[in-house]
Amino acid sequence: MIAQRDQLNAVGGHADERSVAGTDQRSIPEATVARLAIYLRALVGMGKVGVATVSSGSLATAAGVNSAKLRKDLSYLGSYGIRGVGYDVSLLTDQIHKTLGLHQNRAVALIGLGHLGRALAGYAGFASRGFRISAIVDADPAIVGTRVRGLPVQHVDDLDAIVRTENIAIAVLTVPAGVAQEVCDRLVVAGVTSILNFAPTVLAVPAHVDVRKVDLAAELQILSFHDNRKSARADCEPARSGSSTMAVGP
Amino acid sequence: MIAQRDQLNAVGGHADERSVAGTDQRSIPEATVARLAIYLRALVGMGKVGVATVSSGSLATAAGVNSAKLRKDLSYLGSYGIRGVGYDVSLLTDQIHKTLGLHQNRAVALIGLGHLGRALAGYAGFASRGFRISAIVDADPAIVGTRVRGLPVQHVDDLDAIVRTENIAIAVLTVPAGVAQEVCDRLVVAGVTSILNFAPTVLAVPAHVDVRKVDLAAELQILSFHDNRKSARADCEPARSGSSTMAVGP
DNA sequence: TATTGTGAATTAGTTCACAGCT
DNA sequence: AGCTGTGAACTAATTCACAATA
Repeated sequence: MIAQRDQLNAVGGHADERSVAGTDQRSIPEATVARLAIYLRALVGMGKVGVATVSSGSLATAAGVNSAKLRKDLSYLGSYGIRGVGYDVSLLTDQIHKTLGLHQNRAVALIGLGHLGRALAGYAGFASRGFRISAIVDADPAIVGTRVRGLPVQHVDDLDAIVRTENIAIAVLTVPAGVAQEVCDRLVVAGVTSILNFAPTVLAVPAHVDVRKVDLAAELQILSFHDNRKSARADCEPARSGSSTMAVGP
Repeated sequence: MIAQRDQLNAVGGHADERSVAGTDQRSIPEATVARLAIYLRALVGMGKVGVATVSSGSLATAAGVNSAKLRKDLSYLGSYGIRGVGYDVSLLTDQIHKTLGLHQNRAVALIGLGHLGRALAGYAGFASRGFRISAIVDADPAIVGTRVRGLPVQHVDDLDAIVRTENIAIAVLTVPAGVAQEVCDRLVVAGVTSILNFAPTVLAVPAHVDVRKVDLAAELQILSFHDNRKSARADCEPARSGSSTMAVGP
């Protein structure tokens, strides 16, 4: 039974939460946080289409999880559903938005303007999802000074000043693996505490810095493992007939 | 204590493993599979630099995990270490390589030649990591027929034939969200059972198809959540001094 | 002696199943 | 009647800590 796998992120640190005044955020499990982003996308889509209310069942289907998990996840935010009815799409959207801290419209710096960097620079989803590219940085003198999407490409040597003046919250790293650690160190010194790393390297960072990694090769290898297992399995079984059922939750 | 988080994937199905003749692969936990790819990268790097033997401690540091986890992970592959000494780099590399099914040099199809698709087409890591781009597909008549990296861009309408003749094992989807499900359906009909989805949509697939998703916006939103929590925390605490310790494992 | 391999203990995450509302 | 919210049960993953051993 090899179904669509949900890709959640196991926990790292974050054990020591405290209820903090203002936005109430006591210990939302890491796995739940990762799914909130998915729920948010589904909700925004529904809102655009004019759906006003949604049940845990249909939102769960849209998000590719089962409804018990969805309800448990939402329960960490508080009690925003109406029994017998469902969830108000716009209210729930706002709550998740707030919980993820997206009201802040965080400034993002894009470091490294290779093919991937350019692709990300052109990604329309930044603005619509609560982020704003505020700086683009590279080391190549040939492109420093040119403009990409209205922003001047700045030199990596000026990183410190850029981070401070633009108040960069998140850095997206698309530099070659060989220089990733060095650039990361500069970012950390400049005060960046959240990094999304596309370089195929493990970054060493101080404990207060958060790194997430996107790793194409690793994803393919994980698929390869399961593919391999599937074909090994197929060798011992009668040929599969065409009876395939759509399954999102188990 | 907000440290570098490891990004492992929680399990979906795959509960019903069976020991299969040949490559021995009984029930490796999902979280472990995801890390094997990281260990492999670290090992390959060490091999290139001429390291012959490595202890669980140093490999763990290189991979950004703690050594107990690393040893437990490797123990699922079998017993390839030497007590008091460590692991033979080349032997362990081969074992992980085999476990991940990378000896097969799987054929990958790239579907969608936007900015991201082009960036991925140019990614050198495919070949060196056990994959080979065998087909590039798009729907835009203006680019169908042109060549990218030596490969002709083919039309999405021919997907069925392409998948069969090239024996495509894995499809990498970088098409617009609006058409992702439709293209996915065609892939499934053509017989693809592993999909790496970069489109910001949840794909519905039959149970035997494996989908992994890479989601830029979600990653940023998760970082945003923690960033938000950090700043809320900082409001109630004395300013942090400069004493930052590098922490990879706890 | 140094390091692996692993049962046992712990912690996190998921699912069940039903009480409690609307 | 229908759907949420959630304790309780279960399953997966991590960490501990130490016996085994080259």
